[in-house]
Amino acid sequence: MNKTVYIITGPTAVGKSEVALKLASKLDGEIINCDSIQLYKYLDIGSAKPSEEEMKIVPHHLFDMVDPDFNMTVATYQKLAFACINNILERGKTPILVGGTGLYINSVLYNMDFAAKPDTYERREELEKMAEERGAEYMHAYLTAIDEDCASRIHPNNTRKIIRAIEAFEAGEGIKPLDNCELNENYDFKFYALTMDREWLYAKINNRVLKLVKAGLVDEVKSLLDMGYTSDTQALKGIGYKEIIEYLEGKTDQKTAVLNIMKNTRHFAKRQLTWLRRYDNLNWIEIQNGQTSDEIAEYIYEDSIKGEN
RNA sequence: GCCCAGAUAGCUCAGUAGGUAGAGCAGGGGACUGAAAAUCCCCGUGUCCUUGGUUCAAUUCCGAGUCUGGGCA
Repeated sequence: MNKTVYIITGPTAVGKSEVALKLASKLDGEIINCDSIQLYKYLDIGSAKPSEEEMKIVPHHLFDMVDPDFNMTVATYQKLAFACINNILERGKTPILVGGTGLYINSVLYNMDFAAKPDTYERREELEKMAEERGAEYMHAYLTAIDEDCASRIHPNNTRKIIRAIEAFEAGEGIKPLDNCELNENYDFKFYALTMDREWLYAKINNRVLKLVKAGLVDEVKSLLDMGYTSDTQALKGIGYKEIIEYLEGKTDQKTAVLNIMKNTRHFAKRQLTWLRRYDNLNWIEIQNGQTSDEIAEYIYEDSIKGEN
């Protein structure tokens, strides 16, 4: 059986979805979402989800999977993604994983083991309370006492990660370094990342934020709040949502909220690029000014089949 | 036209009792095994507006000029 799996990634707003759609048409492929926010229902505009029309062109999977208050994890994503990939391959089609959530991509590309039992949120709350009362240094010292090796890899200020490490230690094995993972050899990956000149990318980001606002982002957030979701809801901590909530709560004006979305999106794109630089098996595609998504898809198609008969 | 206050990093500003300067933001780089659109770390040379003067030494003090605010006419 053919085991080819395409992965199309890159920073937010670079144009992944469009290219993937074109590529899917050429390959008789099906698109699998690899974006942590697009997994959620009702978060359509702010997450820049493909439109209903686009989803009709080729099959789209793992969009609108869970309610906004669902506690999504990489482990859950990994399970969903493997099931989806296998199903597509069994039907003789080509899976195309599309998205910018680096850790999620990693969970498919590499053998990440999530077999250990998940921690409980009660314990997490306890640890968070402990961190608040005793401070970051104490938490790091505590982790050092129980799992020195792991503690040495986490910055003392990164309380969130320290708490996770304590949870993981208590659940069994503790957390292992990412770079220990072996490539997942169940599939033949064609791994591509789109990128472009930083200035253009940032201009594109700013532009897209404006478009999202015009498309009704504020109303989307309002309706989510009307449904009973709050700023504590995990999905609503995503970029574009948290800033609009601040505005709706009167903490900022709309203009500031929009500028904050732009800024946070730029920061995010930068972090995505940093993450992706870790992969030496990644094919970077530097998009040139004026290049169309068709051309890029064509390039990926040609590049990926060359050397094969 | 007159009076007052500014002019220092991409932006907003601090500072130097005269010995060529530093914060926040923006920007750049990095880390990452169950929240990842999360969380965390590191990175600051710039005609200190121009030009005279005083001085061993001026971004700093004094004078003049230019520009920008505010006030008075």
